[in-house]
Amino acid sequence: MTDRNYHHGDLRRAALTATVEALEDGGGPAALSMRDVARRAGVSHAAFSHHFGGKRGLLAAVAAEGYDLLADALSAAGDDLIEAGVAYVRFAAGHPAHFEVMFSPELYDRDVPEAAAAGWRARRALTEALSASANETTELAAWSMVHGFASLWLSGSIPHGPADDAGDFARPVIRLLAVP
Amino acid sequence: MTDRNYHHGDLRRAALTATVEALEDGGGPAALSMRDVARRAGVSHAAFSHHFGGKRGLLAAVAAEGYDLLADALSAAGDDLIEAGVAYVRFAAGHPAHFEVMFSPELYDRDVPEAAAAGWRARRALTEALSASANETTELAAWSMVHGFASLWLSGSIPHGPADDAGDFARPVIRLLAVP
DNA sequence: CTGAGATGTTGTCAATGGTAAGATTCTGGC
DNA sequence: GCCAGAATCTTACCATTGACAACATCTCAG
Repeated sequence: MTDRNYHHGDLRRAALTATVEALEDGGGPAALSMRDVARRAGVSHAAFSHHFGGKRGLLAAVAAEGYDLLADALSAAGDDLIEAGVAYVRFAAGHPAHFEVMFSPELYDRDVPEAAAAGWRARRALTEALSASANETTELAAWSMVHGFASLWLSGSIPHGPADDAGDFARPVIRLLAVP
Repeated sequence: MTDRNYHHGDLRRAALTATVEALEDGGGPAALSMRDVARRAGVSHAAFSHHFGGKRGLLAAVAAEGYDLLADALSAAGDDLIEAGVAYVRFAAGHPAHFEVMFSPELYDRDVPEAAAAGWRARRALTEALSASANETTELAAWSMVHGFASLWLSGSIPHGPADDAGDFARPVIRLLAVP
């Protein structure tokens, strides 16, 4: 194991995993403690500063990872408008911590190259998935619809059981989008 | 002035105002400091515990106020689906701090009677505004659409200048909703 | 083998949220 | 008018946090 080494070996990955874990069972970014994350990862409280340059840097890395995951999910969904929307909602429901951090710009510096590049990738994947409807307004409408559903779902505003699939709930809703 | 009194007179109101002010120019709920809010309101940091029972209580009061404001805005917009949506977006853009707190359930206890009641009022106003389209799925679609637009607008994902009116930007988008 | 750089740790500091104990003001009954 | 009790606010203290600096350990090119 890597335990015996002074050097962790893959602290960056361990940090991201621990951060997401802490965010998900700890009550959101407001309650996130770097020292708690460090304990989860089994390192000292100051270890992250070196890799991420502070809390904001750590969250920027989480956001970047989230954008990458979202881009992958959208690409995998193909170019069907409905199913891309379903994939968007599923991503949010499956990665609530990433999703929340991604769209909380006050939590990290958006011009961190890593995060900015990943954000671009995701944005491009979204545009391509909606390429059938060339109209920009339509794209914004579709994005608003799925993003809103995802937000409401995550905030508990849409009643649902723990085993319910957000994507299935969202599909009939997304269908109410008037695509030209 | 009220400065000379030991008792503030209307600390509750002053606290809410100061909290919203701090949230809006301070960088979101994660960075909110009760001591900073107390300084803005000109009282000691422990004064709030008495009225709100801690940070969560303070944020619950902000959420309750937000729900009330939203309910008023929706009621004033009448029962036109489009204009109600525009009002929803305008509320979010005009009260970003309230909006963010309202839909961040991890920040406060939702069963605080004050907040729960106000939430109910807002929810009812929303349903009534959409009463023309009795369908529940349609209501959810409309809500998702405007909520998503508002979230994206606030997070800076929709490019806009500081003077741009979110409602006007949203109207053509909301029109793409297929109402029966 | 060696020293320079990368990786982690320990120690310290100011700031924060919570709580307890005390000070001040308000209120209602006489 | 007056005073006891309640409401309101302050001061004092504590554990925890994020940032930073100084130090320890490891890695690797030459």
